[in-house]
Amino acid sequence: MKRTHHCNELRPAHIGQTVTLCGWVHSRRDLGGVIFIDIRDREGRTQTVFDPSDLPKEVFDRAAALRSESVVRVTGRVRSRPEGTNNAKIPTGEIEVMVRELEVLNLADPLPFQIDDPETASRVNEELRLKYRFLDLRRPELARNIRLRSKVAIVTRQFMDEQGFLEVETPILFKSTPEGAREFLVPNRRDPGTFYALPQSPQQFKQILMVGGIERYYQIARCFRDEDQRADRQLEFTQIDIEMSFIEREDIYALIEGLLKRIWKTALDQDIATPFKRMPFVEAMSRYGMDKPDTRFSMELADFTEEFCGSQFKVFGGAVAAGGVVKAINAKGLACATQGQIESMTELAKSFGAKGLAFIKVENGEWKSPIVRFLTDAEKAALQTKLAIEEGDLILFAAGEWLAACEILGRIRLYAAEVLKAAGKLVIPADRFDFLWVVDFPLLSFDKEQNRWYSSHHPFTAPVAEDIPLLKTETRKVRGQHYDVVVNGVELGGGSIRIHQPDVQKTVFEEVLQIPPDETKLRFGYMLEAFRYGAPPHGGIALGFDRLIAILCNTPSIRDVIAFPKTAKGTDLMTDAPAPVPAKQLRELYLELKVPKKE
RNA sequence: GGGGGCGUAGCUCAAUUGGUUAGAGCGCUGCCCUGUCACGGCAGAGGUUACGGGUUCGAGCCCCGCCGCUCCCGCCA
Repeated sequence: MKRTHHCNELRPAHIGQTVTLCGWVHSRRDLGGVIFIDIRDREGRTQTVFDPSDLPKEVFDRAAALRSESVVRVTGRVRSRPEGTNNAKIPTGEIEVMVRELEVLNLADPLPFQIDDPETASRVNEELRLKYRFLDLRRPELARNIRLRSKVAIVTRQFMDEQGFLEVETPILFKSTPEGAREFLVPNRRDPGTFYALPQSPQQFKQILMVGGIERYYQIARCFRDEDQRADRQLEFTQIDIEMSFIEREDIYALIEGLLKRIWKTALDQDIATPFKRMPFVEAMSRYGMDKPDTRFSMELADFTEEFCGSQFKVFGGAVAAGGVVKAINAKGLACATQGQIESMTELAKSFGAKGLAFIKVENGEWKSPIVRFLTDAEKAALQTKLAIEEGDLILFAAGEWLAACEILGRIRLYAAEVLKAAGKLVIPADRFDFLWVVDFPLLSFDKEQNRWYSSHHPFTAPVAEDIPLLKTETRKVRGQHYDVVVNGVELGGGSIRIHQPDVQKTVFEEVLQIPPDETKLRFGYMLEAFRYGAPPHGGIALGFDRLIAILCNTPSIRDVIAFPKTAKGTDLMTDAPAPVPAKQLRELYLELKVPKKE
C-alpha cells in the first residue's frame, strides 16, 4: 500500500504516529513562511503542514509549486493542532500532519473548472462537466450518488438472495423484435446482412428462464432503447429485473414492497409504510389525470359532467352531448397567476389536444372569467360546493373525451403545482415518499391512425382471467394483470403476470394484435414453442434502477446517478462516441454507407 | 420530427436594452506574507461575445442560418 491511512481517518488518538497519506491537493494555503495543504481522497480530507524550519528547502519549494488537484503522497507525524486552530467543519479538524516527505505523483494542469467549491461547481455548464467527467466525479455530490448507487445494488442483491432468487445474466447480443422501442442493431460479420439487436429489456429471456425451471430470477440488467432522451431517460439504462413462477399479483406486490422498504432503510434510514395503496388505472386518471399520480398534494380533478349536461356554455354542453366529460381542478391560491402563466397553461392544454383552457379567477370576491356569464346559478353552486372555492383560487377546466380531458387536467395540475411551489404556497417535505400501485390497466389500447389494437404494456401480459372471453368481442374492456409501482409521480417500475398458455398468447398475437402468423412464428416462435413444453404460470416486474437512485439522491436527472451518462442527443462528450469507423471495418461487415449530404 | 431556454475571459456572471477602449468575482502568472482552512495583500496577463451571413453610420444586443448543451411534446411494446 502506498498509504497508511485514508484522509478521513486520523483523530487525536493518532497523535505522535508517523503516517503516509495519498490524495488530491484540495486546497493550498501558502502563507509564505508556512504552507497548509488539505489532501483529499474519497473519504475526506486532512490538513498537512509544511514548515520550512523543519524541512529541506527543496521539499518546501515543491509544495509551494503544487497546483490544485495534483496527486501527492506525503509522510509525516500526526500532531494536535495548536490551541484555537481546530477546524470544526471537518472530522479530522483536531489534528494535522507535519510533513517530512512529499512525493508528487501527478502534477495537475490548471483545471477547466474549479471543483473545490460545491456552490459554484454544481452550477458549471453541464457540457463542460460531461467532457471532464473525471473531474465532476470528484465532486462530493456526485461521489455520494455513485456510492449510494453501489450500496443500493448490494442491498438489492442481498435481499433478492434472501428471498431465494438467482442472479442470471442474459445476452446483450439479442435478436431484433420490432414491437416496442427502436433498437440498436449490431451487424453480424459471419453472415452478411444479418444483425443482432441490443435488448430493450431481458423480457423474453426471463420468461424462458421460468420455462427453464429457474423459478426465481433477478438481474441488475442493462437495457438499450434508441429513443429520444429525457432527464429521466438514457439510451442505455439499468433495471432491477425480476421474474417468478407459481405466483399471483399479490406476491409481486409483497416482494417489491419488501425490497423498497429495505432499500429506503439502507439508503435513507427511513421506514416506509407497507403495504402500498392500490389504485385502479381508471381512478388514477379520474382523480389525478395521470397513470403515475403524484399524491403528495391533492388538487384532485372533480367531475361536472352531470352538472353541465345541457349547459348553455356550448364547449361544456357540447362535450357532454358527444359522450364526453367536463372536469375541473381548483388550484388553491393561484388566482394570482400571471397572464403568461395562464397562457403557458393554455399552450400546455393545447399540446394535449384541447381547444383552449377555460378558467375562473376568484379575486376580490368576484369570479373573473370569460365563461362565467354562460354559467347558471345551479352550475355555479355545483362548482362552489364540489371545489370548495375560496378567495384567491383559480379554477381550471377541461371538457371532451374522458381520457383526453383527464390527461389535460393532469398536466395542468402538475404545472399549477410547480407554480405554487415556486411561490412558496405549496410545500412538500423532501423526505416524503408516496408509494402506490396502479393496477387494472386496460390490456389493449386502440391506435386510431393505424386502426389497430396495441398492447398497453407488452404482448406477453396476461388478461385478467375472467376477461379472457372478451378478448375478441369487447377488447376495450379487457383488463391486464399489469401493475406499476409509483412514487411521488414517478413511474418506478412496472410488470405483469404473463401469459403462459400458448393458445392465449397466439390469440393475442394473431387475432388481437393482428400480427400475421408467419411473422409471429419468425419473431416469437421460440416462445410459443417453449410454452408448449411445460410453462409454469409466472410474472415479474422491472424497476428503473437509475430512477430509483435519482429519487433517493433527490435529483431530477438520472445523469447525476450514472458515472458516464450521454447527452440528450446520445453523445458521450468525453470519448466523442459515437464516431465514424475506418472503411476497412465497414468492408468486414459488408456495410456500405448512404449518408445524406448536409446542404 | 416539433416547441421553449441558454451560449460573453479557463469558470460563474454583468454590460444602463443599438453607441467610446466589453467589466466583476473566482481561477491563472509574478511578487509579499509563519497558523491558515473559500487565507490575505499588491501587480499583471487573459476576449474571433459558439460559428456563418445580413440589417445599420455603428451589433454582444436586431434578423436569417448553423452548431452545441438543456427542458418539454411526439416517441419510450
